[in-house]
Amino acid sequence: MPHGTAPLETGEARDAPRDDLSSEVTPGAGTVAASAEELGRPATIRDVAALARVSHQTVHRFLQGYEGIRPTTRERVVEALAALEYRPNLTARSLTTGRSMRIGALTHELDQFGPSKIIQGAAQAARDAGYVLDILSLDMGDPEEIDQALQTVTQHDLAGVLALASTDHMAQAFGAANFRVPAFLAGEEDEFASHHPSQLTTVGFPALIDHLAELGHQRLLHVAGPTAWSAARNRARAFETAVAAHGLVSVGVVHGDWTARSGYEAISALPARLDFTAVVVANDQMALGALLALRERGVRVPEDVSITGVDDIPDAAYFSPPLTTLRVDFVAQGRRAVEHLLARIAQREPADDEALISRLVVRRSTGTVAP
Amino acid sequence: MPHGTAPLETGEARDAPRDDLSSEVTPGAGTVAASAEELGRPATIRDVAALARVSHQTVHRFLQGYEGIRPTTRERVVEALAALEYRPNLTARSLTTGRSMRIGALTHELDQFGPSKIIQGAAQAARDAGYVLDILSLDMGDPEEIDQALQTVTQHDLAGVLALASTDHMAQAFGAANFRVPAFLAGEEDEFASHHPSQLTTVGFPALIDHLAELGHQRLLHVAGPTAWSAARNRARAFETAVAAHGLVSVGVVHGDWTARSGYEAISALPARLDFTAVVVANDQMALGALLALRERGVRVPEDVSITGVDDIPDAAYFSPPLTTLRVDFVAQGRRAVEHLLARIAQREPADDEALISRLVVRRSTGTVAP
DNA sequence: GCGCCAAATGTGACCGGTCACAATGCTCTG
DNA sequence: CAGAGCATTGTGACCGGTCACATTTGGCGC
Repeated sequence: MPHGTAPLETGEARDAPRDDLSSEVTPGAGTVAASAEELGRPATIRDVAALARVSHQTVHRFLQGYEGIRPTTRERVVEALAALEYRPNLTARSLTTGRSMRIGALTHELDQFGPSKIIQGAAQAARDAGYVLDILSLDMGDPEEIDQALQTVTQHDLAGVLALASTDHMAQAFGAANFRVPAFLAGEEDEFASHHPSQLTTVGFPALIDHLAELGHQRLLHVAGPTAWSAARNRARAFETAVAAHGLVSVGVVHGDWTARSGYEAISALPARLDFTAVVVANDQMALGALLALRERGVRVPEDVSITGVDDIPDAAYFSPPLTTLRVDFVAQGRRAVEHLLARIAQREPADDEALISRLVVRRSTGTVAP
Repeated sequence: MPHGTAPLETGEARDAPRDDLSSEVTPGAGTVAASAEELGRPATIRDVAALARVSHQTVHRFLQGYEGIRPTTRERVVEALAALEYRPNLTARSLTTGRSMRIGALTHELDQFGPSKIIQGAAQAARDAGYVLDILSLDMGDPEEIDQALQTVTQHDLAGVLALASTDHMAQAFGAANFRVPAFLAGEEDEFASHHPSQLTTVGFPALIDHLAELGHQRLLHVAGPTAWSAARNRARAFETAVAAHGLVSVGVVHGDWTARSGYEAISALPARLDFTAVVVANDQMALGALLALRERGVRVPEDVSITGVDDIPDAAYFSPPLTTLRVDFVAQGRRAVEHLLARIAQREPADDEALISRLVVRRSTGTVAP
């Protein structure tokens, strides 16, 4: 208790000298705590008010950044706040305002690279804005669980709700729910429905197909993600479009479920005679499986067949061979989702989206077509 | 408004017939809402009480599962709850009890497989217990950010705090913080300090080294994780111990940072002449990098050198060649952490830990030593 | 020195559960 | 049938901010 208490004690002596005697009769009672330890519990604005000899409302005003407080008063409040180590109680604040500093995040497949990166970006952006992310990890497929999770959400009065990683299941459950608070569906949206093609579609895939065309490839296979994911549909469409634009040939589209296993199986299931020279896989993990399947078939990459991924997961640079792929900025996606949600919460227009760059990363899994 | 309102209206007529006239004079005032729509806002326990013609306390008791409520009373409450679609307001509850149904989770490196899986398990266990996980993703290394995050945590009065993924930085920040609520440090603890060896140490590594010994390997290299991670230290120690127990030789320990890149660089940096026949890598991603580095040196796996990982990430089965590794159940780790924390919150002993199985998964990256 | 007005500050209720305590009602004994 | 005694239900305050409104204070012109 250094300088902080000094002005108080002199102040007390000045303002209320008549009470000094009676306060000596009942030493503790009526005494205001002058330090956090003395209080033994978190300080409230009333504790602070008592110490600063102002009303709780004045303390409140100070905390709200209200300017019209006399400098002398302000000083006492500042000192009291510091002396009592005041921390606002967000729960109490939420109760009256009906809003909290928490954002609910519905997610699933958290172990997937994309979703976990999106969460990372979202958590970061939320924290920067003073919010916390409440994670609700769902097992899509169990409708009861979804229902239960949505109930939980409504009880926790959140500032807003975010759905990360967008499958149709999620979109559907999300659309059906009435959150009573702002909500935002993140991840790659369905470009077909929204007419908002991403850079991945407008820049990434064209660059990728361009790259393959320059290497002499003409017949391409696409290994797509599960159709329930809008991201998978976007990528498949982007592939088809880019191929058509270059006058190349798509020999077909086979579907996986994003896992390396499914990529492996997709390639293994192909007939013995391959009628393509390059495989465009919708994500890096499936590409990994495809690499192994090709190797086991005795197909050399890139000498016989070139292969490409999407995402550019950190491991992709160390596949055998290192994978040519399209980089996707998932962290930015998560961040952007939170920004949109915050804008909706504040009822303002969202800041202009930073363009989600999608860059072609050329490595050794692509090469010229054997003559 | 089907059968739900009927008993009420007859009841009103019976109990308070004298009020009927006056209530016709002021139609709306004093009328109790009989349905959620009529209310226009979330129903409170007092709304329910009014509709059920009981005190708010009786409703409260019912919600708490109190048995001593007369069946007739109980029935009215049940109906009122349903008619008004009552949802408890957890914020208000938190304010009085000082506890919430939310668990703070401090984490970092969310993009790593282990941490993200642990989060997944924790989120799942939390939800099953009716809790929500508040994620605070930290960038260790920025002490100010850690400090700020801890402040955030204390303002959000949480039921407990969990630290997931344990580096020394995290453990230190965690230990220094005064959360005023139960806290639990999850992930692999420092076995050296705690004397609680995990199955990974007692079963996993011995089995792994056993496997290599049977294949004829005698000289082993260890690629460890960053020393700031207790998991890395545990694994390195487990390696040394198991090697010594088998009378094999450890030719050295090199350190990476869990990434494939670091595994690649660790192997690339070795002198031209390799004096080992097997590499035990502390996680699968570094093993991936090591695989590529060996291939580029012209070393065949497993013919010339065997290689093993730890974690058994889904991709490991599709490396070239598929990786022999130790499976680690991260989801269970996260779940267990939450269970321990919940036990601490409830001030009871934690349920017996389900043993975290650690199983050797033999694939094609290990083979007999060339004669 | 007075009065007026805006600036500065204070008062009390409220958000929606929860708690401690009070007040009924009912059953059963003598 | 009184009254003890438990079972059932009700009352009012409280948690810690926030809000609407009331009150006091200071500065200024006359």
